[in-house]
Amino acid sequence: MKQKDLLEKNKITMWSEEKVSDFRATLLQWYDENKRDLPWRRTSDPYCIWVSEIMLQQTQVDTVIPYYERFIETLPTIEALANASEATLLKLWEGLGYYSRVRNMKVAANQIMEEHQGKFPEEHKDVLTLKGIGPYTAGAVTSIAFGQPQPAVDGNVMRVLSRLFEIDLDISKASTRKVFEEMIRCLIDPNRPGDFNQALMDLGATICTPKNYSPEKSPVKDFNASYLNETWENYPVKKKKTKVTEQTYYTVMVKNDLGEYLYKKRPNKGVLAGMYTPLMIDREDLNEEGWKSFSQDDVCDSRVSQELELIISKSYDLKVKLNDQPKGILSHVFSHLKWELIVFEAELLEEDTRSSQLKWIHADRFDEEMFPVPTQKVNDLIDTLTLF
DNA sequence: CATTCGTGGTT
DNA sequence: TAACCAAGAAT
Repeated sequence: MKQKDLLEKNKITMWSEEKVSDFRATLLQWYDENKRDLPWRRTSDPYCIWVSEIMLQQTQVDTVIPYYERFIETLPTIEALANASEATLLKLWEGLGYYSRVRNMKVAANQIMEEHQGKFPEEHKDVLTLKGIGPYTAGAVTSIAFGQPQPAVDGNVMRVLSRLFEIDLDISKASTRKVFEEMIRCLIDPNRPGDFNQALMDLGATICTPKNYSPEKSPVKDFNASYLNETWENYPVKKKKTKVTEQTYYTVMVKNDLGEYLYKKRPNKGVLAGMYTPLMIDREDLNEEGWKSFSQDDVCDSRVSQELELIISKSYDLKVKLNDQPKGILSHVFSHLKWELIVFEAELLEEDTRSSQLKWIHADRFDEEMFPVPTQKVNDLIDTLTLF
């Protein structure tokens, strides 16, 4: 009823029962013969399925595998996760990105300990209340681990269905997901819901791809309206993203006479929340007239390093001596912004009252610390140049 | 609903 | 190279 309304409203005609049944059989047979052998497909433990689904959010399978193996080995149970320190969790997640994912998992693990006696909840509505679990992940875990006929609509599924049914809705809009969920409720195989959802995702990841798509190679090409009508190049409909904003920072690696480097903890909200970077001074914060319009060739101007020393003195109560020349310029691209880091090395002359946000770390201990990739890049730059 | 959250890979 | 993409959720 509500189901039909949503599909009707968007002028989507669902297949006949017979065709749906035929589709399920064709798709699942292809899946049985071609599915990838992935670590999280060798278990039915909802905890493991959960971990894998969180890691796989906006992240490629090949990237996830080693992280998944190490995470499950280190923290084999929900209880272990609930009792783990944030430092342990962040080190396990280092390099994966979207670090709120692992912080949210710890919150959710505590929810499960307190509200479900440490056992992963089976009710879909209960799963949805867990921190970090949204419509996709709730559907994925309940269908894969518990065999419930719940839709798990991700980017793959939307792309596949867009092409199969010639859907003109913009898949970048949040409201569109609900339409695809109603379609999946009609299509999903009630006997093998987890496999059905994963089959659609595998199809999207390996054959029904965003680029280099050859619809004639699809096991379900006979069901594909956009293939049969030769309109497949039009799908999916997806609005283009606005381009990233660029920010330039003077990045200062301060070294003390013990050979330690200085790092500053970032605010607990925003980009790289609560993580450590070298001192970073926004280029826009340098006052001198005209400097903002300097080209990158001019960053070596000695007036720059002098003003940086002044800013560091005022902001952190540190007296430092900068090199006149930067060690190098690094670039790091995030999903919605881009950092240009002009990296200077500095020597500590005097440290008065130390801010609690500052931390000295020796290069010999870098592998024990959790650093976001931009910090790793700076470390590598300094490390490399120190060898000579 | 639009934006904000990393990072690595491809084209 | 710049743009796009990858098993999304929180705000």
